[in-house]
Amino acid sequence: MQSRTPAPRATGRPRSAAANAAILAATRAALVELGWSKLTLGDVATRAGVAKTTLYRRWAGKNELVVDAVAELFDELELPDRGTLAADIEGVVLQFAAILARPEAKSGLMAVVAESTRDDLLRERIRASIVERQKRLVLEGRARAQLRGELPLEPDPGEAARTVDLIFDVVAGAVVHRTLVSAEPADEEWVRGFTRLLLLGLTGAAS
Amino acid sequence: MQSRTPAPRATGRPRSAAANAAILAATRAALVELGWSKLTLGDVATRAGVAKTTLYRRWAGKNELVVDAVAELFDELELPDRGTLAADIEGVVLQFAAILARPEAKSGLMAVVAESTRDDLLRERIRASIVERQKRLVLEGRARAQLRGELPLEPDPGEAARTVDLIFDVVAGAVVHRTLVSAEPADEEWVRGFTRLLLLGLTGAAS
Amino acid sequence: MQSRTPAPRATGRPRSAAANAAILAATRAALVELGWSKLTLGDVATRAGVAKTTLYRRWAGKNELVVDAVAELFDELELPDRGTLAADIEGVVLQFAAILARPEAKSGLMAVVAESTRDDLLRERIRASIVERQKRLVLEGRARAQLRGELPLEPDPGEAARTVDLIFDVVAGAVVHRTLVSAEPADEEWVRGFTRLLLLGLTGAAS
Amino acid sequence: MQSRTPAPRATGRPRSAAANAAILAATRAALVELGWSKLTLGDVATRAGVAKTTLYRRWAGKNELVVDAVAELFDELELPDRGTLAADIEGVVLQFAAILARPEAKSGLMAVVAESTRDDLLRERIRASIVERQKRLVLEGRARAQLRGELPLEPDPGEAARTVDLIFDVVAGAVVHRTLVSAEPADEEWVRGFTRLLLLGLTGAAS
DNA sequence: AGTTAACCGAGACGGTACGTCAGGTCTTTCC
DNA sequence: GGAAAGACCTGACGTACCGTCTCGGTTAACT
Repeated sequence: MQSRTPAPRATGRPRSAAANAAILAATRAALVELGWSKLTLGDVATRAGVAKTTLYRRWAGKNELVVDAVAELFDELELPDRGTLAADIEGVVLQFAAILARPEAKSGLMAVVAESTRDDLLRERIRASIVERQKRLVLEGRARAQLRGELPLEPDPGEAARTVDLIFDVVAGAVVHRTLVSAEPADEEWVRGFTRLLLLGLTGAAS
Repeated sequence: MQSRTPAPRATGRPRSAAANAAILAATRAALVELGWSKLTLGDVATRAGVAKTTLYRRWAGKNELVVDAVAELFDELELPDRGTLAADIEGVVLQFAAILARPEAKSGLMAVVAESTRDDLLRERIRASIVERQKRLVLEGRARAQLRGELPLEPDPGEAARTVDLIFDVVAGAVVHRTLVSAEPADEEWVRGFTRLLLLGLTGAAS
Repeated sequence: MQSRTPAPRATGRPRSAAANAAILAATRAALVELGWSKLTLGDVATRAGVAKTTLYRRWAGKNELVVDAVAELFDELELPDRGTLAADIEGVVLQFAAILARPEAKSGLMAVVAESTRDDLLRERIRASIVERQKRLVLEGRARAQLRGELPLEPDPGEAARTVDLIFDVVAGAVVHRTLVSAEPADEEWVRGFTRLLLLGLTGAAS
Repeated sequence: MQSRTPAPRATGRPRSAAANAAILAATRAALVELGWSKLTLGDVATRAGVAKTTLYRRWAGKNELVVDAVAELFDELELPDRGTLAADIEGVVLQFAAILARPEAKSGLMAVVAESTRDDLLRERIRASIVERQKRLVLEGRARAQLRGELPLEPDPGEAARTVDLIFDVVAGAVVHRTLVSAEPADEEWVRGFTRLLLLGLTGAAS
């Protein structure tokens, strides 16, 4: 997950494994307290009980570090079988909203996305470690709904991929916009309304 | 639109009106060339042919300045009558996508949203000068569709307002996410697919 | 005493006479509170109840203003007849020391002298309004001592002038150095010792 | 000689020794070219090939820096045995006058003295590194004169110290006043006249 | 009694320097 | 050879004053 992974050496003192986790945790703690723009690498190093040099040896800069620190947050998303597609969607959207409500996610995620508009490597890093990584949820949910007969099978694989992408953008985008731009909570009522809209859009039949 | 608007005086040298426009234009130019994080107020001042102090006399900081500079971009959104609701939506979404594709919008918008997660005044400023300001498009489109009979009248005003907010979050969120996070172009094909989903979700009937 | 005295006009509003005094008094007050380096012309203008422009219309800058403000302090030096040359010297030296002990003199005098090392006009202004102006004390004291027969008449006028200059430099220099550089008080005991030295140097006979 | 001397550490990169000398030399060069009031720490840093932060790490500000830079100038004063007290005095006074004629001394010395009237630490720094440091010359000269029998032994040590202080104030004060305030050269003729006055004052007998 | 020219206050303006802070790099000693 | 420590260079920060300017408005002397 680090940005700088030189060929493993046989000689010299090995890198402390504990340091990596400490640095990422310290980064999240600093995001909570200070937000992205006031977070400094020197401060993160101090919190992690590590020298600044160690930090630079493992990450190229603030952006890469924050992407890794934030990406871990989304790995806790799960999609247990809640019986119906509507319940599955509502469940995962609420989970996603809960993560986005946490200050370390809020503050960090949008900032690195902003930075990524001018940095191709950073954009790719975000796509790989956040976006593509979480599309599994859409795939899993769709497969399960198809098994239940709630969604038809899509014979064209290209069209299927496009639909996954569209759904992902709609879901993630709506929640992010609601939470961060409109600055209103994505609470149960809102999630119900959104799910109804989405489901209707997907199936053409009222939930 | 400035952040610092003391009670208008009768005395003293009046503020240069030309300076405001020059500064906002310079800000957008700097966003294009440098992006948000490398944009410096000193550089903006130089580009605008203005002293740094003049800039600080009118805006509290980088964030407020960028909000004003970016907000102007969205004022060019229009909603001409394209005959059907589907066409109206496709048209405005494409327009919105076109603006978001411009580097000064990309780079600036997400950054100030990120900052706004830790700054209530900034969040309010964004809401007032961007979000609420552009909800006019949703209102106008809905009214027109109702006249055409494409959408039913909504008797409950609270529910109507909630629907407007939901639609705005879904539309804006999806386009932003597609463009900036997924980093794929919101081209005609994608917009068609998205509009179909949205319209179906709103009406329950295929477009 | 102002630095800018344009040719007097016949028409137009005349300059406020009260303003000059108010400005010089405000300058001294600011010197007491802030010292030379933290004194700002804007602050002096405010204290004097005057616009900054008014101040710049009359003085070229901080240095010229301070010279004028400080010069007035030394005009209160007097040389009453105390009966003997020794008493006259002791008296005036104590008076001089008392003025130099005041913070507005301390802080301002050395600063303008320092500035005058790089500004010929300023040096000339200091000479004219402070140095030459106070040499009257030496001249008066010598004349009185010669009348009393305590000092011989000096037939050579060039030599007489050189002696006046020398005495002035020795007296003023010693008191200034004692007060400001050595930072010890020029109290009665010190003044007695200094006067003994000076008088012996002038006459070759113990006082 | 620096103002900030934290307890020496064992760890971390040590401070560059070369930088100190380069900074003080650059300070003197800037004093010559610009004078005290136009000297900026940024410029000094540039001249010394050093970052501004390095400079601030070692000195508290402009005043402390200039005191150190100027103090070094006076260390070149010497008192070789010239045979008689009169010759010794003339020699050292001429040397002192020569240093004071140099622009870096002129411009800097008076300015820091002026500042010291409002800053106790700065005054103490000046006393320690300039005044007390150079009193050695008076002590040495007196001791030598007493050996030669030109001056009587002073049995009372308190009185002896007072006399040293007085002589120092008279000599330094007179030369400084002649050079900077009266703005006349302290040339050989003036020094002869001054020495005659001083010697006569000390011994009561013509030189 | 009007005219008129210079004054006055207020405060914005283009600048320059300030002293601080963060980003990254380099140099030292220790492990 | 990694790691902690901290000095280093770079460059931007936001502030304070500088001295100038542009306003609206005032004031006294000269018509």
